[in-house]
Amino acid sequence: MMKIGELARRSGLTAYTIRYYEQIGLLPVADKDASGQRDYDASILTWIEFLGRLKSTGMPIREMLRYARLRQQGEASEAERRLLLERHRDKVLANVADLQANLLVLDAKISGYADAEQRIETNGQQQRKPLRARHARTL
Amino acid sequence: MMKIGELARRSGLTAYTIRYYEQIGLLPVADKDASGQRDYDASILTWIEFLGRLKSTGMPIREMLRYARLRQQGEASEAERRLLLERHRDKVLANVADLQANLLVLDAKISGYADAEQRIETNGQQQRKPLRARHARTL
DNA sequence: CTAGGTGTTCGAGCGCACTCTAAGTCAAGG
DNA sequence: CCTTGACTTAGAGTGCGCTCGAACACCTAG
Repeated sequence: MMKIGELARRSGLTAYTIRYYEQIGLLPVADKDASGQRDYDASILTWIEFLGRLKSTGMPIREMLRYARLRQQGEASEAERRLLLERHRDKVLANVADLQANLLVLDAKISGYADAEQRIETNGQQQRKPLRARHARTL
Repeated sequence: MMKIGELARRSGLTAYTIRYYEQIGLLPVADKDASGQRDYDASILTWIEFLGRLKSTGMPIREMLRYARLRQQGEASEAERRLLLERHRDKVLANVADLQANLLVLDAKISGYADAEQRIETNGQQQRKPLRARHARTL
């Protein structure tokens, strides 16, 4: 129904990447048409999109692979899949918290530069020593 | 005052990484003692910590390098450094938003698995068709 | 019927950020 | 004096996730 080029366009992956994902087992081995070309059903897009979410939340390919293999084993693996996703979610939550903490520091530093500009704009002659000193220490 | 081993312990980087960072210009060329060994002042820790924040918020080394070089050029580069940090902060903010959106989807999926377990626990015989169907589609 | 476009396989190559090996120097303790 | 351990350099190797090249097959439009 859909060859690799169209799937590439629709999924945002390159054809190279799609073949690579099939090769390592992230995507199921595709059906081939009479002349040996991969032929995809639109439903694969849902799976690719989900893989994209795992990837963009920082899951390494090895772990996506674990998930993909569990999925192929059918319903019996649901509990394990759930566990895998829960653990991943917790890592992502921790990561977000970390990013937010670092953002605070970043903003503080940016404010420091903003203050420095203020001093230059409002004052061509004497520099206010205490602020300068604070800035130098922050650097 | 502090040799590379101690700096490694205190900064969390390995000695390998410290030399590598010096080599590429992320860390200033260290002073050497009489026998040619690197000798660090504790103040380097502040800089390394800041580099760590940039790194853990996803800044590539190339860009940290730009920042490091600007810093070495002194006060004149403050406006540009500020701009660099502001742009980076905006990327991090966007990234956090993205992660949070993906977390919502992840949680929804986890809930789906939890529902499936519920159905199994509370019901050995008949499976509620509509829920199953929804789950299958979600997969 | 032929040119262009899209597909195929296999294996090599790349960019990033380290990480380690080898061979050697040096200072301090037993 | 000699060993131990931390250091030095240059350069090779690693792991991840693609990305591409070469050589060839196939379908479609002009």
